[in-house]
Amino acid sequence: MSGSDINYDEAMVRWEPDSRGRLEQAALALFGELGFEETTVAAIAQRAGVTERTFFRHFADKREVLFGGGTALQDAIVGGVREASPDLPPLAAVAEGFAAAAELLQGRRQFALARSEIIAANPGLQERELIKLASIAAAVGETLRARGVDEPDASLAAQLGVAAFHSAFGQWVATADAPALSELISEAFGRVAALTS
Amino acid sequence: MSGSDINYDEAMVRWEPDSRGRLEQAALALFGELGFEETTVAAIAQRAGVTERTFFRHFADKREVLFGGGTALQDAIVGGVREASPDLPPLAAVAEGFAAAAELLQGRRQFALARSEIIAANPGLQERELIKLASIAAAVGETLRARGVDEPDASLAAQLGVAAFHSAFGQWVATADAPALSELISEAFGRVAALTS
DNA sequence: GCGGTTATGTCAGCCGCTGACATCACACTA
DNA sequence: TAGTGTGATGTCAGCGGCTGACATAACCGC
Repeated sequence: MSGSDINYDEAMVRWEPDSRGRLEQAALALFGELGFEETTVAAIAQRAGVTERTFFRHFADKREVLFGGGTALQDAIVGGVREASPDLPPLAAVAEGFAAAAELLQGRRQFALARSEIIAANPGLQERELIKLASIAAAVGETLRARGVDEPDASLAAQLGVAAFHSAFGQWVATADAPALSELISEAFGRVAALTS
Repeated sequence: MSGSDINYDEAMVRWEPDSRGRLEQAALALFGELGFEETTVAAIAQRAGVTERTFFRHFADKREVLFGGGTALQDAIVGGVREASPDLPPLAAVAEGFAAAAELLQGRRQFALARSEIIAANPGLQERELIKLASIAAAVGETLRARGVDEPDASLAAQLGVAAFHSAFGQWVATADAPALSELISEAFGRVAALTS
């Protein structure tokens, strides 16, 4: 139908589309320029061309704008653990889960680096990062329990996995010519095993 | 000397002593009665007989009133690790550190329980708890490095220790007739070892 | 006594965050 | 074509956490 070629002149639409995306962009830019603390939500909103109130409709709080895609990683890890071969011992299943997640991050080292620098510069953001890791550990523990692992072994294995992952991830973003993340992860699990022998 | 029996009438002193202690008490009580979110700093200050401003002179933020004694625990752990026999492998040294800390908590299970219930009921407080654990892990890692343990093993061993401690602590507060904390801790370290075999 | 120190009070104000209500393009239906 | 939602946004008032700046007065050492 010819109805689809209506001229959507700017004057016709009430608001620019994708205000959420614009808010994310504006926030990232301002955090980089001024720092997290020094950036007010009002300033983010203004740069995005919306109201402060609209910011809080899209993000639960100021920090959340940096942690929007956090669930995808957790889902990947949990999925990997769930689908690990049922006869694997707990920690091996956990290792498989994190290996699965590694592929999801592999191409995005540059982005991960920028983000982790902003986070490293602000204690409040580190808290949020830790919450995310704790949430991953809880979800992995839950998944292990569903595989028949009893407490407290399920939670402990999950925490060991998170520790290994965190260590590997830290190395990965810190070194420019780092090996593949999955390789670093499997190495970290190896080191955990070696530490307890 | 007779100078010590001066009558310190209330009217003589400008302020009641130990305002920090009164603030802690008032906060604990109000958090228990109303919950953390519903308790305002103004209310805490009023019950303690001081100004809101004074609260923030003693505690960096509202949550900190629950985490005041956190450094003592960390110091005990770090001290225990530092003074462990130098020829012990990393994880064994860490285990000794946490065993040292156990004694510090042993008599305070009731208090620890009340505190952990308040924390469990509020996400913001859980963040702070995680920060505390992360800070302990960082300090333990540092201590291991001073003992000659290289990265990333130092950080990994520290994280493993924190995971074991956290697991043991959780069991300890959760069960009324729990064994001694030190016993649970050594058991948790044993489970960590078993998981990696 | 005297001056510095220390703990507190007082006040103004920013900023994160929320609830309540108004607005108006758009989509859907009769 | 008119009427009727619906959903994303704006507007406004306000609370509560938190801070800086300055004043006050007991205490401590000299």
